[in-house]
Amino acid sequence: MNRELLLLGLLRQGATHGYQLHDFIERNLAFCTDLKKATAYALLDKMQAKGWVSAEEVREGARPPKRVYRLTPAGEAAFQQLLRRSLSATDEESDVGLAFIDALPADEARQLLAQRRDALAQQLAAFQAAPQHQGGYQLLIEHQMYRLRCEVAWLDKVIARLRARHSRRAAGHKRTA
Amino acid sequence: MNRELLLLGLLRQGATHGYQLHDFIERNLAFCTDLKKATAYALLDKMQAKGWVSAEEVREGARPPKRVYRLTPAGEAAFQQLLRRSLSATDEESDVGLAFIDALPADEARQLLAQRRDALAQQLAAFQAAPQHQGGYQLLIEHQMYRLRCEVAWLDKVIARLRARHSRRAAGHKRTA
DNA sequence: TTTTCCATGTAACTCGTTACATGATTTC
DNA sequence: GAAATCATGTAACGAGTTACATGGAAAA
Repeated sequence: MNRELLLLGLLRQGATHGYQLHDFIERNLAFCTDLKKATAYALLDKMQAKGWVSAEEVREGARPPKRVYRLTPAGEAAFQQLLRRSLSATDEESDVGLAFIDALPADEARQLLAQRRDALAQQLAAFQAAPQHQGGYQLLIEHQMYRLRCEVAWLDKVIARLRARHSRRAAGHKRTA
Repeated sequence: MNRELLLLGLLRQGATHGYQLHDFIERNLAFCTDLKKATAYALLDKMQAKGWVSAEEVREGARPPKRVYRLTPAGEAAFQQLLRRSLSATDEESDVGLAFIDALPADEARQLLAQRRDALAQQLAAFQAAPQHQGGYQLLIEHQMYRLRCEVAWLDKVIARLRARHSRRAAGHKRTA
């Protein structure tokens, strides 16, 4: 799902072909995901079958022809939905959504991240309510709790930043009104 | 690999059957892994084929018989190897190893975690050296860097704790000597 | 008596990777 | 002339999940 979000998000910034998409991901996003060539091509095929992207055969000179994909309106709709889901989800893998957060109004982005934040805070509370274990198990749990605390703190920072941006914009509107 | 480590680690604390293993994992370790029944049974089969565990058919009363697995010496060796690899690895999934950290001498555990720590610190340094991106991409990168910093800090705490335990033990030895 | 628990397993499927094949073009 | 880059694709495989089948026992 997040791989699809990623491809849609990249295609949203301009039509390209599979090779370039894979190349970009490998060069710039290797730290958060890895998408092999075969997978990328297969995924683009699948997305075309779903009507999310349209393909156009382009040949330059005598080179092997490229299949240039571009987002369809249905693809944009799918992107929006996947993005919202990604931003509010708590699983590690759905971090890619952050790369496209600017595609949403700051206010909505803030709400979605707040959902994520609250879900994580709830997980943390569940741990705190549960009885202690011993030895290594306890260490594992402490690690998880530590991570949850960090994540909540980070989200709070980002949410505050989005709120500030929102109110700055509101102030700007007031001034220009 | 980590699933195997997990099963080996649990079997190390006493022979049991697949159902119980799956049940324990689902009840107590759902926050860090999920291992479906079918997967657990298949994995135990595979591990038996590798000679890591031996199986014994046990029937109590008229109940369906259980296949009770117990660790073999080869299984213990595999456990040790997987554990060391897990503790020094940086990928998210290899957190299970922490649950079995007590199986190693505190001194060695400390070294392995220090390896992990250094690898993460290096990843962080690579980010800091790289040029800034803009918008959402930068947010994604900042998130990753934040996580890396948290993780390094946590490992430093745990490492310090292990060092303290080690020197306490050394002091104890001196006193008793 | 119907549901839940104990206990194991199989078959079909999805997702993704690996390894390979193809072939032209640019770079060393 | 060899190697890397551009560009796409297929076939085989592996790991894991889903959904199902099978039964007896205990609990509601």
